[in-house]
Amino acid sequence: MEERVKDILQSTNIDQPIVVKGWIRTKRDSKNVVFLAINDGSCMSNIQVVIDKEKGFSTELLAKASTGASVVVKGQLVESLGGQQKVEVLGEELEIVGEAPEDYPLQKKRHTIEFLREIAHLRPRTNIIGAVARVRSAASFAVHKFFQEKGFLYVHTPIITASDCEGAGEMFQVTTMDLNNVPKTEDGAVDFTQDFFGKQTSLTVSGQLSGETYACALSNIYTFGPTFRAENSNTTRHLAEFWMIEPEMAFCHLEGNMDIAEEFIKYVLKYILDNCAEDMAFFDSFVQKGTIDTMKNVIENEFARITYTEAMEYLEKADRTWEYLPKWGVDLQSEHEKYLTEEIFKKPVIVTDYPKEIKAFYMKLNDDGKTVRAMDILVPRLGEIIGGSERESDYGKLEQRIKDSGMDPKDYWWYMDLRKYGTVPHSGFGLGFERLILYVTGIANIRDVIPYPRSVNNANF
RNA sequence: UCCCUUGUAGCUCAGUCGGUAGAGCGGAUGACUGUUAAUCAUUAGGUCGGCGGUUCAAGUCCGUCCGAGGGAGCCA
Repeated sequence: MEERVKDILQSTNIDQPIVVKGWIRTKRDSKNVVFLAINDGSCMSNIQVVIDKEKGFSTELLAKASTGASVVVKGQLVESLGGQQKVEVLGEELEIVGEAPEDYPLQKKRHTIEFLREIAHLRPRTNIIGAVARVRSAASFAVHKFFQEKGFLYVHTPIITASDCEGAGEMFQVTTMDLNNVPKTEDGAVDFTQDFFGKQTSLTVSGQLSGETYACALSNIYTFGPTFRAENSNTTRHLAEFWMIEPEMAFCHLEGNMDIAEEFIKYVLKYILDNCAEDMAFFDSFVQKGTIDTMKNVIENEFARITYTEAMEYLEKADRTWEYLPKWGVDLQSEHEKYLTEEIFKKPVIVTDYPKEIKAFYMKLNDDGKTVRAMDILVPRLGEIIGGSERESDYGKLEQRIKDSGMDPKDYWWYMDLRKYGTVPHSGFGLGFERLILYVTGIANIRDVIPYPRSVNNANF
């Protein structure tokens, strides 16, 4: 019988034959026995393999069984004589599948997260990155489970886009042109008609606009895919390539949007607590003390909901000196978000109805003519984790907002058609998947919650 | 992009007033009651991030470039 370590550790098939396949985490050598801790990634715990030196294992073979080596062990599952595990494997056959020479970079001892980032191809073999991978996978599943259970359709919006002004940030250009010999028009501009698509194209910064078209036909949809921003930002919460979840709901106003967003976050957090208990316990004790309780509090309590104007009142009343003085009409700064989430409310805060000048053109204008139906969800430590809004569903108002933003309504003809034919109030939001993982795990840098981070000046591995 | 910090052995770091380089861990070798990041002993391992300057002498002081970390801005 051959099983994953996770199942073996739970097994009650004592004295039955068993096969373990995995990588050696540590070897403890004694006069008569050798202990191998084997991990296969199925869980954080290792299975202990006991090798009795009397049973004819050669010295050469045991010497090769070093930290990092891959092995197949055939033996018997037995109750452990040691105190720290219930079961262990009494080894009868040991096969070293792949040796790990002495320059194997991962020690038994703890490494800094920065060093692990330099060996991103080996870091999934560590406790912390293995745990991140499992949590990430579980969270992805929970995302789909939540929306599928609610009848949302998963829509694959394009990665390559010709919408040259989605308004969400700097874009990566996609081209097959020879950059050493770029075709030019008569007036010296780049001739994109000779490019692959016959026009200028980029990697998507958001699937929202395409998502809206499907929501305005299928009612409730969501996207979950890679997103690209070419911003020159160097922080612990930004990536050039990240994964974003963007639901879009027809016949849905801002209130319904907030309800779904809050329910969604709680659902995913609960799923992780319920299904990744061992990994979460690790994060709780070694990465950020108290993160499990923090998550439980998020799940059990309602998010605070305030308008931007109310937020400004809190900030203006605050007895403290600001680096950036809060002022109506100016966006919330990091220090403001931290104050609201960490000091005033001590939990996630949904801020709504921002001044139209600091928000995107597609957001629904309020009757006051000054604010839009936007909602950002801010969380302690990280700041914005969700950005969303009710969309402008009035053709004329949308046209005006596009013009006011200095853009040409003609470029958005298909987007405006949604308002021309059978328009409907609709809302949606975007959630940065890696930020959610940061939030749950308590890990400090976003580059450690994605397998191979892409950021300014870094596309290694 | 801006501000601050930082770069010394494979890893984590110490190195005083400028005077010829150190520890712990890891590795190797050996020992050892069934160990739990095992323990004990021995041992190898360095262009002190790169380049330039000051000085009799630079890991140490100055300039510059590169990398890393944190904060800010931009956002998810």
